[in-house]
Amino acid sequence: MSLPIKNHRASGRVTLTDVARAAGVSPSTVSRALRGERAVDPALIERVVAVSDKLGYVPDPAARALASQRSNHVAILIPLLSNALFVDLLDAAQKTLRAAGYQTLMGVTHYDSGEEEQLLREQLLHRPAGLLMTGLDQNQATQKLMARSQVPCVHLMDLPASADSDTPYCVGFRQIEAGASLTKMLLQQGRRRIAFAAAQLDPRVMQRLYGWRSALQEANLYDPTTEWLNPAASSLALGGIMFEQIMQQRPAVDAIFFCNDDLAQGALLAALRLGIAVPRQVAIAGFNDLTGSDQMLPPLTTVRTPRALIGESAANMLLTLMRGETPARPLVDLGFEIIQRQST
Amino acid sequence: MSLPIKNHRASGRVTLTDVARAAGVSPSTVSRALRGERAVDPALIERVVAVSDKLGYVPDPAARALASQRSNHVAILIPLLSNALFVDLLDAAQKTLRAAGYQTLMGVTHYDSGEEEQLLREQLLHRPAGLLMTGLDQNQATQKLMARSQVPCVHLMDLPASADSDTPYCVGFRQIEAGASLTKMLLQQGRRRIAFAAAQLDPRVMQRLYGWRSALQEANLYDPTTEWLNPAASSLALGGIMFEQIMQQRPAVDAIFFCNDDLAQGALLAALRLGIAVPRQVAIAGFNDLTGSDQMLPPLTTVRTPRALIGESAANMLLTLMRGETPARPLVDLGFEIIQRQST
DNA sequence: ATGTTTTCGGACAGCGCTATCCTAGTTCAA
DNA sequence: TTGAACTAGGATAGCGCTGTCCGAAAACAT
Repeated sequence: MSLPIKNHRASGRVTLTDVARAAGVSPSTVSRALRGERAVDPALIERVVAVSDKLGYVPDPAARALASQRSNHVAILIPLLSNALFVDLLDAAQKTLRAAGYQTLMGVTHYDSGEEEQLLREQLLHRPAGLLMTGLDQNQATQKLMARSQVPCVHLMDLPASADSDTPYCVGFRQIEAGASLTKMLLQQGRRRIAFAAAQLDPRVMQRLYGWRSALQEANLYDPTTEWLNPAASSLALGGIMFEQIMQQRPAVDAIFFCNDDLAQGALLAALRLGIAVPRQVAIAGFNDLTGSDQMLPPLTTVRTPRALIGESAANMLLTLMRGETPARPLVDLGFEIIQRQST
Repeated sequence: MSLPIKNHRASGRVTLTDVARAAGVSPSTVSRALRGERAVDPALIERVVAVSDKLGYVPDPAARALASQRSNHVAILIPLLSNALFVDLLDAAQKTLRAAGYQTLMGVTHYDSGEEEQLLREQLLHRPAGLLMTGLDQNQATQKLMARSQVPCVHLMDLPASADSDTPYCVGFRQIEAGASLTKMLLQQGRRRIAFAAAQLDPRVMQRLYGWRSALQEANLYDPTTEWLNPAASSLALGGIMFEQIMQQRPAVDAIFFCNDDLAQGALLAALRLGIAVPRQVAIAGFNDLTGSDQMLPPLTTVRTPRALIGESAANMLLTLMRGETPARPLVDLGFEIIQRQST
């Protein structure tokens, strides 16, 4: 019954052509006026914008992606959603990118380089305008994919040891320095037998370990038997268990540096349960300054890491790259801050 | 110098046409064979699949979206990324949807219905294949957008009070029952002056409040002055502050029901600091069974909510809807479980 | 006054698919 | 046997944009 009327498209969408017709110009002109591409007569721009606003025109991302070979997606790959650290990163990046008109496509790698590769492959199909990757430890295939795709990329959290000619873009801080720095502070406070306890041994955790090692070696106090490395996922419960183990097997330890606050929080609670005095008998320090650390009993000494700032800065650097510009510096070190509380 | 050779596209992408040519069939046939649309000779399907695998053909999502008016995106709107509850929901949904070949597009509403509307508007531009919304409290404009878009949608966490003819699809549990249930348990344990403390007063928190109220009213023990409602964001620190306030202003209170575990955890830590005996002087209960609650001192009594399961089930229901099928029931009640620990 | 460059708008051909229509071949009932 | 009803493949026309090419007019140089 209903004859298909030419102007009445099935989608009901207002198209660029509709705007062009209504404004009395060609589609090309509308496209250029709206995107600010090439020079267009200011009067025309004004007219086109007015008409497009009146009609409620919104460009179709799929059509745009198909024609230009570039979407308004930005892919972000993070290891886990169960670690607040990465969620903070994601949240900040997402907020910044959205404000600039980009859609965030999240991928969770579960610390599996194969899954990371697969995820990247899938995301690349959407021809993302940019890429945000956690860390610098991508496998060969993933690196090749990134290189071939030509999609601008910024790495989060880690900084390479040395900056050579083709350093990737990175926003983060020096984990190794943070590890060393916290250890030195413990040494300064008179602690001599400082254990290191870690779970979820990702590259960043290992860097902190190296920092701890070097600080102790420098002080001639390094004891390899006080490294407690557990590949399991980090959690409060595990922190408690590790704490109990350490106190049992190395009662002489006078400080423990936990690689993450959740472990340290678990340790503090275990200490409370076991009646072990913190910091009198043993000092406890964590890493990342997660929520709750300041509420602990005693409040937890930790390293505050600028993760929201990292997410935001990385997003901004990516925006710069996506505009085709070159960031001032490829490496941005956002530093860290030792938060001294009563657990040490 | 380099003449554009016909077969050598700029994008370097293997297209459906390439596969068609190599398999000696028309593009239509390849499209149908690969998607299982309509009847295609099994022998042909096999040949097409073989060729497409050999060439490494992967369909272009943008082209697909443009031609079919449907993308492989699923939009999910959650209030916050800073509450582990929603992150768990997101994680589970995302995992399930990805396994089925869908990309998850996340949006964070910050409990702002205007922002929710704006986000939905943006997501709808991508012609998502499905929609996952937290709660049932969308504003008028948002509801209209959803209805007009015709995109299948499943709501998370909440269930409507009554199921009428056009009930939306929902996966969750009855918050009001959970609130009442926990309160009744406290009553059974002999508590008589049970306060309710809440922050971030979203619709679900209010439901728990109503549950608490009705249980106390039923027992003739309802005292409106023991409702402590704080619109600020939920956090451990706030829980501690609220606990201190309550104990100061209503020392006779013998139990506190916190609307969320982070508040309750903060309260437990504050009790430890203040030397208030839990549960002897006052019982403390939380909600959601977040990480750490079992590690507290004493371990926290709480209501375990099946959030990962909700995310997964909702995603599966959405997959059903996106296949054009009708789910067995529009409302899925996944229940809750009271976890009794030593804080009560 | 003439040639040369620049500016800015339009025409047009895709991007890589899907959906619709069409047709030749086949099956089946009467 | 004949025509109707179905089957399975191909041809074709977009989906809604962008990028490239083109040319008229304007600006500039000589």
